[in-house]
Amino acid sequence: MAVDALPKTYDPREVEPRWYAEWLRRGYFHADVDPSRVPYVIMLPLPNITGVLHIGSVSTFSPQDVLMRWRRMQGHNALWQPGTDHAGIATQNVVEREMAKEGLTLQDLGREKFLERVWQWRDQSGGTIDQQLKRMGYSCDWERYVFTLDPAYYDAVLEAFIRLYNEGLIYRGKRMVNWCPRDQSAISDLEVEYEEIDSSLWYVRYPGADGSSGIVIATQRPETILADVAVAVHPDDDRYRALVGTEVILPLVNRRVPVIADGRVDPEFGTGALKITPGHDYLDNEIGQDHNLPVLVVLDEKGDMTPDTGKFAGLNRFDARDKVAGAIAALGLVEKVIPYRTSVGTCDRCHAIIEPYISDQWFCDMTGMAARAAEAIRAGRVRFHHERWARIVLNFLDHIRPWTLSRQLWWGHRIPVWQCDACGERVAAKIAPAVCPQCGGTVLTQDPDVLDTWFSSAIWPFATLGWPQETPDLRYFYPGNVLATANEILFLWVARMIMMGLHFMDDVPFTDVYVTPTVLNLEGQRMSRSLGTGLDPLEMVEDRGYGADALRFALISRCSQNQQDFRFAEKMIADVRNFNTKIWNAMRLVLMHLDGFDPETEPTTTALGPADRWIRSRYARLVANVTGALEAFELDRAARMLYDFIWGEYCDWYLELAKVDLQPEAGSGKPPTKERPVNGQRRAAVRHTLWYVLSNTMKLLHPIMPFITEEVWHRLPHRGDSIMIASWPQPRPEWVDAEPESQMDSLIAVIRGIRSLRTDLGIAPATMIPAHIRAGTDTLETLRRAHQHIARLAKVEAVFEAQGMPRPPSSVGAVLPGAEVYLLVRGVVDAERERRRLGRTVDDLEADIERLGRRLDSREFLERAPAEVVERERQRLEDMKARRARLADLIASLH
RNA sequence: GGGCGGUUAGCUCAGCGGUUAGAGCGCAUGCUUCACACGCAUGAGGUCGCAGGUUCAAAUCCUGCACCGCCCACCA
Repeated sequence: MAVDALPKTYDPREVEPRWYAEWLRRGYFHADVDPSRVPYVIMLPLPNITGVLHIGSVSTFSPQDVLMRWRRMQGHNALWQPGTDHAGIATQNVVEREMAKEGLTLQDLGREKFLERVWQWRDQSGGTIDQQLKRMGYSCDWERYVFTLDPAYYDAVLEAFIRLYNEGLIYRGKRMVNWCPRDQSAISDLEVEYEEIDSSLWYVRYPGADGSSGIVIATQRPETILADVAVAVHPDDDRYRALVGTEVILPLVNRRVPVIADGRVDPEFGTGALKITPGHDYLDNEIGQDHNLPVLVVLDEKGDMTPDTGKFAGLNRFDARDKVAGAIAALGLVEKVIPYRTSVGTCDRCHAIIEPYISDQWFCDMTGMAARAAEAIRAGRVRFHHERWARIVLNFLDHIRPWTLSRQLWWGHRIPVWQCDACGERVAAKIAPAVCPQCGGTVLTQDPDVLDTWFSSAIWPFATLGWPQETPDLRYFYPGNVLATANEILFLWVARMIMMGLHFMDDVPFTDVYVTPTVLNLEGQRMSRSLGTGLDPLEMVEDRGYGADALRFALISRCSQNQQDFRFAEKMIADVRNFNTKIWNAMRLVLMHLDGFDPETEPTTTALGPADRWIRSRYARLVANVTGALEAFELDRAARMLYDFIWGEYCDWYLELAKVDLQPEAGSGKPPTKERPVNGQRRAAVRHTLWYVLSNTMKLLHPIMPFITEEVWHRLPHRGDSIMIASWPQPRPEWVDAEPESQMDSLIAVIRGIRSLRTDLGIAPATMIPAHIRAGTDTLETLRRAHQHIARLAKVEAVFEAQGMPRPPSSVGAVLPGAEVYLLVRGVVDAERERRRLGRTVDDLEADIERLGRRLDSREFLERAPAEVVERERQRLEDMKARRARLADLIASLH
């Protein structure tokens, strides 16, 4: 397509899906075992099948794709393992809700029919997130896609369970667990989210059994008074010392319970007297056990009052709270009720308030595995980025508690334990044992529960590679390299993968954990679909037309490791869209000058001008800096450096200067033609530089913005098939050159100085005016050679002169650091106005000279500061004084 | 109660011991300049949360405080 025919704006909606399909078709995402190459492995944090892409996923997945694409270009055998999680509770809830619309319950369908229905649901609606991941450009190896209920994966989960069971680490027990009355299942400690709510604190009097006034307790949960078995006070609490050992009477039930002493009671809280309800509270349960108290239960698995609670039977816990409190108040035993703000545990899936509930569950003892994982982290075998997260994970591991593994659900990996109907013996096995090994009984029943979804996720890094089989994949790709995630699943998932990896594979599953900050909206709220505070990524990418590249870049440029969250808004994506348009138009300009260009021809070094040498030097630094930033997991820095280089250096300056170099005659304003060529070698050098820097900058940018870089790269002359598999730019230390950099600094300063003067004087931007430019010998020579560039960029026709002469007649000037510029104005110079303008510069200068002078007068500074710092400051002071003197001359010449 | 992070221009963020504290957006002014108005040019805008300390030198290091946010913990 002719360059002129290319549109002025870039359309990501056309480009992005086209390239993704092409990459897929060419199999670029697939990784096979290849001992000749070094593997690089990232496990995609597996989305739920119920999931849809949200901004949080984009902000954690995008950095992973950056790392994958970068390492792939560096020649690593890069594997990004994708898949989805069956998401036990979440999925079962979705399908149950759907069934409820048809008036169906779990019991109506039965286990088998229900599971069929979930699979049906998965086939229809599961998987939408996969399409969304593809739309974002993620280079996952889709050929290796794993679902946690795939037969092979299912088998691995059972294998892990059975091994831990046989090692004695998994056990069954009746104890208090976090119970979700809505889901009617146990959940683990980590699945409880604490929320602040407004509640009340009831002060209730328990009369003494001997007719005395008894004791007043404070409680948030009057309904559990029916299950109280004691009142506890602190042993050193003088107020109650006499009551310990006596009995008090529970209101309503009129049961006599003892007053006991226990050090765990806080005398400062409430009345200092704690009612003990071992059936419905963790601390009470502990205290009850230690004092051999009975356990009474008044709430059932649905959170309703049990049948033996008389007139309260069947009430839900919240209604019961009011009714019980009311009934006690009617007896005159409620001393007072005060408003009370408290935190309650809620279910992270359905947000129902959790009940401490006693039931039979399966647990896993994590102490040994946690100690081993902690040791690995302390030894630096797993590094966290930012390292502060290591301490947080270590704190979790150092205080690890048993993991409640069983869930009273149907959707998930069913616990592979069989119990003999005859003798009660339990056997762990993948398939039903024919006979009981204990008594020979032939009727064995499988445990009805399924495993915590996170149990299956914990073995993801090796179960996806064929474990427990010793597959070539497993040998080659394990351990992996990086795990990138939001901080919210560090314990739920990351820590557990480290523990399981060490346990089953005898090695950590990855060496680096990259923790991405949380995305907030501008009000500082967590972005959430349910709260309506979110930003829908697909809407941004497709409907608003910003494209996946823009969203990726916008998020990556803000994922600094310094902070644990950052605020984000649509405008920030639009800004990157503008950057894309800038890149696109830079490409259009370059292409206009690349007719018949052969990228194989190396330019003659001597033909390179200062601008070419400058941009090559800047580019060489960029390669080193971007590569270094990626190595240090400073992706945000890499993004910002690329933005600044492309827009601020390559486009703003190099392209403008190159236009001049590619013109046949200064100021002719026409592109070069065959009839009017520029110097052949110069032209070749400039064209090569234009092409080389743009082409390779696209490579550096490709990991962050894969689509536009591929599109641009393809339109430029090149040899390769795709930028995706092009090699990462080679470092060019020999191009780093301070000389052209300093020359360009002078040139830019002069051009800016002239432009600023022009604006001050209100000279129309297009008007060409005469000017005098003065500088020291070297700088003057540089500027003189750039006279055509200055003419075009500053719109002046300049004469170049040595410094020191008086102000040219009828001119207005400025003294810049290192150069002076004078514009010749028609008519009379407004001396007063000029004095004021120059005076402002002098004032600023005076202040600096004053401050610097004081510093250089200080003996301590001269004696203690490093010599080069002192020397540099001296030089600065001299330069400023010289500049002040020139300004004074200039002002003096005005009259 | 313990821990972590933040507080720099109107907004979002860089800078984390040494020139005059930067960027993008927003704002003002001027430009339909032959890559780009999703643009170009010029400019205004900051006592770097507060109080101490260390240092020749502090936005940057230390201590304390104040807000904002997150995590952990069995205070009824």
